[in-house]
Amino acid sequence: MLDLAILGLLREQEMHGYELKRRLGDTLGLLATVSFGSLYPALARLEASGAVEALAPGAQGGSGPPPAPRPEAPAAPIPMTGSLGGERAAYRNLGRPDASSPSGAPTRAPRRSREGRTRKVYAITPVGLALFEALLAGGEGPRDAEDDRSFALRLAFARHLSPEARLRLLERRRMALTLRRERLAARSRPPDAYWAALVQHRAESLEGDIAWIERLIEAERRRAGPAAASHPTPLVSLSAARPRA
Amino acid sequence: MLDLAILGLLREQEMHGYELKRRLGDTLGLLATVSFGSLYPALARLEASGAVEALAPGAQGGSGPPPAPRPEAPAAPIPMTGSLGGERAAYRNLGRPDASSPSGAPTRAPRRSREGRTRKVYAITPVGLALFEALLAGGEGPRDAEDDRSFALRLAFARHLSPEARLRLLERRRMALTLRRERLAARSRPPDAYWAALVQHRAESLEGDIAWIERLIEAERRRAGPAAASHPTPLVSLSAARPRA
DNA sequence: GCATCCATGTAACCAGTTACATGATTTG
DNA sequence: CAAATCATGTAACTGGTTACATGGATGC
Repeated sequence: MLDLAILGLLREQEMHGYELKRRLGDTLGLLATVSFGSLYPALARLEASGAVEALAPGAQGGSGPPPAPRPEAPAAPIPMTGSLGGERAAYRNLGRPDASSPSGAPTRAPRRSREGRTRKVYAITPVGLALFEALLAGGEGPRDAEDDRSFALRLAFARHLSPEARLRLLERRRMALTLRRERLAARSRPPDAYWAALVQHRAESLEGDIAWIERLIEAERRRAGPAAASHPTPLVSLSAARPRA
Repeated sequence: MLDLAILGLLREQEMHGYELKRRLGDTLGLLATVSFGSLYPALARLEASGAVEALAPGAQGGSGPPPAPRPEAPAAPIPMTGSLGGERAAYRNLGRPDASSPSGAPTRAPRRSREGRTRKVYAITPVGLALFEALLAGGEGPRDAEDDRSFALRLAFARHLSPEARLRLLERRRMALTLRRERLAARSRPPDAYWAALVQHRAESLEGDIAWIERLIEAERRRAGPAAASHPTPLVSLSAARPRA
């Protein structure tokens, strides 16, 4: 989950951990409460697995147009000596003087003049890009359809999915929600007014969610092919997502 | 969280773990997915801390009125030898016709005859009742207001709260939600249609949640004291909303 | 030169998960 | 008696949390 979010954000824009956290809570409403204690280890993990790399200071892209993730993983500018700690110390000391232009960034971004602090600016690598795709598409487990946050995160990055995968995601979500509705309906009556209010409100927002999902599915079908939307599509891909009894 | 739910259910009705899980998913919509792997350890923990006790077979209350938790927590019927595995084997062998009879009535043993398996029927103790109250009222941490499940669980058991604590719970929840709304509004515009749809839908259901909470608060105030509900009470007036004011 | 924000990180913990192991009881 | 279901439990792991430690940069 967190990995997916990190990769998704880094995919758009290279940045350092601190800002990553800000964006996580800010642009993404979910994961609003993610803490440094989980973010930094996650980044370290991703870096260790090669999905992400720490950039040399000065090579930063700034807040310009979508940077179109680089086709190649630029080799680390620091020669690999085998001593990781030493390497990190080395590149930490880089980037003293004001390097490149701010390119007219009115954003709240850290000033260019003294931007070279001790921060580590991360960028996604091709490996990370592949991992991102895999994580994004790979939520096929029964749990992923059930988990609201997992779905929301995937939808937020849905533009990176193929139309089929996108539709599959929505369909699977709808199935999970309708199943939840059934279970809600089959429930014995609540013991008091508070409980009842809770159950009823949950039922109502569930209806809202389902209606919303169905609008999305409809829109998606129209987009995919107007012919496909006219009749109840068989959707071969959906058969894979059938409820495992 | 799980402890609170267990105690809340056991408070109404003594039952064994397996059924507890069923109820957790069934009557309580939240915690629907709780697994045995967390339920049984939780029960064991609660039993070890004296919040819950395993009943002697035949002493079961059935589906009658609230069972009025028994005053004493009986000691473990199996002598502690230091060999855990041995103990476990020992009490697993109980319930057989020729089992070595421990002194006094075995409090935990499989039931015989019709519905009797090897189940352990649990009941809440006075200690557990106190723990329940504490857990229910004690969600004062900033995180508890933020967490949806925590709030929902507390509301489900809200009838066991004092009117003041109940109102406080609702107010705190409203504060958390309005704060969430503010953050949502201050967010930069989403990069594509999917993300936008997600954010908008979240905003809408958030509005619904807030409106709902405010209806609950209003109802609660009316219940507490009609005089307090007539004018727009300031936030401070949680105490002013009490019946007498 | 000291407080404060920015920034990274570690350690201990916590609440839950899946997968597995075991056994009792019922039923075909 | 074999299979299914009921029932309890353990072990290893996951994905986060809080609290803490460190240190550079900035502002007053």
